[in-house]
Amino acid sequence: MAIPRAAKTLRRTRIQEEKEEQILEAALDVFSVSGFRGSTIDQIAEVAGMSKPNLLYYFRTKEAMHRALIDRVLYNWLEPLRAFDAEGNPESEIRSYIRRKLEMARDFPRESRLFANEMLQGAPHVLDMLKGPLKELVDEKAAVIRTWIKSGKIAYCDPYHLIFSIWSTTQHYADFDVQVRAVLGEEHSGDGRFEDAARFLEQLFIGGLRPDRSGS
Amino acid sequence: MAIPRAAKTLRRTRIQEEKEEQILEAALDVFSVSGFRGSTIDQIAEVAGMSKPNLLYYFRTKEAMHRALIDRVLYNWLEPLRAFDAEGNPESEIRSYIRRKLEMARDFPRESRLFANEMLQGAPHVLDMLKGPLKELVDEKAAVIRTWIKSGKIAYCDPYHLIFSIWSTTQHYADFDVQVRAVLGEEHSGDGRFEDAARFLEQLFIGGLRPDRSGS
DNA sequence: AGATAATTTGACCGATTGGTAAACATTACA
DNA sequence: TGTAATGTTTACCAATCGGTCAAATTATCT
Repeated sequence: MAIPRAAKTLRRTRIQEEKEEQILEAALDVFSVSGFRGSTIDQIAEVAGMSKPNLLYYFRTKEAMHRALIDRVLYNWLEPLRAFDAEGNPESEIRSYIRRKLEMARDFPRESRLFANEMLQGAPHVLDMLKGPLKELVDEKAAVIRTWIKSGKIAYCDPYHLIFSIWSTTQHYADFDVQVRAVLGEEHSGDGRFEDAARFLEQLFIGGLRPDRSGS
Repeated sequence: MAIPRAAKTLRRTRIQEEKEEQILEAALDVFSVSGFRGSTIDQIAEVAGMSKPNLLYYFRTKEAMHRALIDRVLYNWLEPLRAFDAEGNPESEIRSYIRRKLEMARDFPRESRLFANEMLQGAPHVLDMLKGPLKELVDEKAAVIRTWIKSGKIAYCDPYHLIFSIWSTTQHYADFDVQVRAVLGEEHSGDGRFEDAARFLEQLFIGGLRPDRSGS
């Protein structure tokens, strides 16, 4: 007789680790494209190469699968912002934050789209995290930016909207990838577009935040 | 006997106009949140306040409803970019383009999310439009921006990524509204945040594109 | 090897899905 | 006002949905 699923977390088998990994990988494929409501367990089972009841042996419900996936993805997703350092000089900090976020958009586009899907639906599964830990982290980094402003290292600006604009411009290359490719055409759709984007965004943000003669 | 639906477009009744309007309004509500796959005809019927077979009297399939909705929304959605004028001076053109796009994010957030959902899913219903009319329009405006660069009115930059960054920063306030509200907190979630965003984005883009001493 | 625990699957369930058929109700127009 | 076209609803369909169950299979450990 199989162990009740509640006890599974006590001792994890090799097979459990592998299969749960395999399932979440497939779930990321599916959820990131169709969102929670639009995805089906059968789709995920097919991508994972296992039967539907087998998925449900490891995750009791579709909700549980989605929650596990979000949990695993979220921590890494905020890593670049956490690395945002008060000690470094503003220009290089902003530059490397843009770089890091662009690298994530390039290397983990499914994670970005999973998150975007969740936002579009009103964040039903992560609203508490947005209002809690995320807000606290952003508040902290906004305070750092404000010290840079007060010491005259960068132009006066709203630090929250600065962070929003770095998020949106970088994630755009993951979430709207299909549009970017269509507009740039086949010839400019290679990985080179990320280097072009990085150059442009660095110029935009460094120039736009230059302390002297900035703003209207 | 009811007229076959193919003939309906020949002469449109008052009731047809009203009901189709009513249905597309409800469809926008539902599709913009859950995407195509995640939305059901029953949901739309409930929002529209009519029975499911009644919806299907006006639109034969869920696909037809979605297509009609996209068609109606797309033209207006590109209006701000179309208004982008080569004659005006760069600073005021960019300024007013940002303004217009932000106003659309504020006044038509569902339209923005409908479009975002479509992009996340790989644009299955609008890919041809992206590669055709949209690309042509963007190519045209990119050429305008390039003349500004060559005449030294704005700094050298990639015009495509400039357009992408205006799209992403402005649409962010519609698509990620729930995140913006959560991070800013209840006190700053009023309509004032759009004015703050406008001020910040104008400063960012005007400063970032200033011709002298720009770039790294 | 044998026993026991862990894993996998086929068959199945009730609910929901997109969509249909036909009866019924309403409107527009002569 | 009559009647034909238009509009609406009830009842229903096959397919798919999330999820269960028991039987069959495989891994683990002594």
